Parts: sequence; structure tokens; C-alpha cells
Amino acid sequence: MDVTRSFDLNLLPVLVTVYEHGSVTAAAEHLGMSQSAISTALAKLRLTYGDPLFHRVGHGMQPTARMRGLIEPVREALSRVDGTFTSESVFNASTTARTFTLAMSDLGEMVFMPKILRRIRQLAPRASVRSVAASATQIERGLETGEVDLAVGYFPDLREKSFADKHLFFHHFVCLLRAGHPITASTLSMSQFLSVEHAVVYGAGRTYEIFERYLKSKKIHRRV
DNA sequence: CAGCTAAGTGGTGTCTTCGT
DNA sequence: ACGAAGACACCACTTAGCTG
Repeated sequence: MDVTRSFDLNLLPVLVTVYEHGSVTAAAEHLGMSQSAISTALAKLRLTYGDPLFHRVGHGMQPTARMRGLIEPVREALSRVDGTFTSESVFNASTTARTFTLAMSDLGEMVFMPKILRRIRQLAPRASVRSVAASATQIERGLETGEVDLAVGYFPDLREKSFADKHLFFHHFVCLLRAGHPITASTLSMSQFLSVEHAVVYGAGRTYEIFERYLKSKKIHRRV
């Protein structure tokens, strides 16, 4: 059966907007349609896909597993259609003057930014790069809306979502002790770790935040 | 025919009250 | 202090009738 012949492609933005807002009413406001029109569109989509697509959960709409699997292909399809209306429908790195927005942790900026800039200068000399520091929630929203192109760092919260991610490297923390400190072992035991006084640099970025969260989850209290 | 408004129904969360 | 029950608000959804 050729579904696309009879399928109304205007329904796809409705699908994506309800997914992004988690609400039929909010999606209706966003698209400038009535709530019942969105409801009707959803009914058609449900019929077409043979799946409820969303379940009511409290005061919102929770996507079904089928819907979660659909969202990226549908977004990609809409993006490709959008691309046919713009002058730069086929991406060309050597000519693009786009500004790419990268969200990075403190560590990400230190390690990756110089290399990324060098590489972009080689491949896309007219492109610009903007780096933003943002919370995981802001990054999630930015990736969804397209305000953020790429996030580099440790974002365990985002791994649950439908974002493509790539593991780049492992790293670990080290403890620094003054020269001549009684603890000289190369491996530090937990009791040794807790027995000494700690110096903490506050506001040290997301890496520090993740470390603090880990200590809290393990109920580890240090003497700072 | 698609989309609108309006009215009505039903599900869910929140808040308050009351009994234990 | 705690849980159950009821009132209430909010939201999704359906249906009927209207309009362009």
C-alpha cells in the first residue's frame, strides 16, 4: 500500500509539535490551530500508524515507544523538506557561512575547542563557532529546538533521550597532595581519602557538579 | 471537505477536610 | 502525623453545527 499518496504531510508538524510540547493545547497554540483541530490530526495519525502515539499522563501527553521511535525519522524528513526551500539545500562545508553552536562542559572546552576550531578553519573557513555554557536541561532543549548543534561533555541525563551520542574517551580524577604529605601510596583508599582535609574550588563547572553529585549519592562526606 | 467554536464528558492531579 | 475522601481545576477528547 502506498501510504504517502493518501497521507496528509501537514500532519507531521503536528506530530512533532505535540511531542516537543507534551501537550495538545500547547501544540495548538504553537501552530496557531485550535485544540480540537490538533485532536483531529492526532486521530488521523493514530489511524495511519496504527498506534496511540501518545497516552495521557496527568496534564500532559506521554509518547508511546512507537512514537519515540518515529520522532527522529519524522524530524529528519521535515528537515529535508525544509532544506528544499533554502538556498543551501545541500550542505557544503567549504562555502557554508553558518554559525555552529556548541555546548560544552569546562573539560570539553579545554580539550576539544582548540582542535575543533583548527579543523573547522581547514574545512569550513567561512563558518563561525559559538560556544555556550548551559545546564543539561538547557542543552536538551537547545538540541531539540536546533539552537544547539552539538554538545560535548558528560551528559548522563541525555543518554535516555532520543539523541545520537558517541563515546569519545574515558577520564578519571586525581587527588593532589603537598610534597612530603604522609600519604604517599599511589592508590588512595577511601579511609585515607576521608581522613584528610580537602580544598575545593567552587564554581569549577559541570565536572565538579557531577563529582559532587556522585559523592552525595554515595553519602560520602568530606572535610572541606 | 477541512477547520472552526461551543458544549459536554471523563481522567488526573492538587488541595482541603476529616477521622484515626 | 498520616491516609482516605471529596471538591475543584485543568486538560484531552468527542460531537454537533457552522463557515469558507
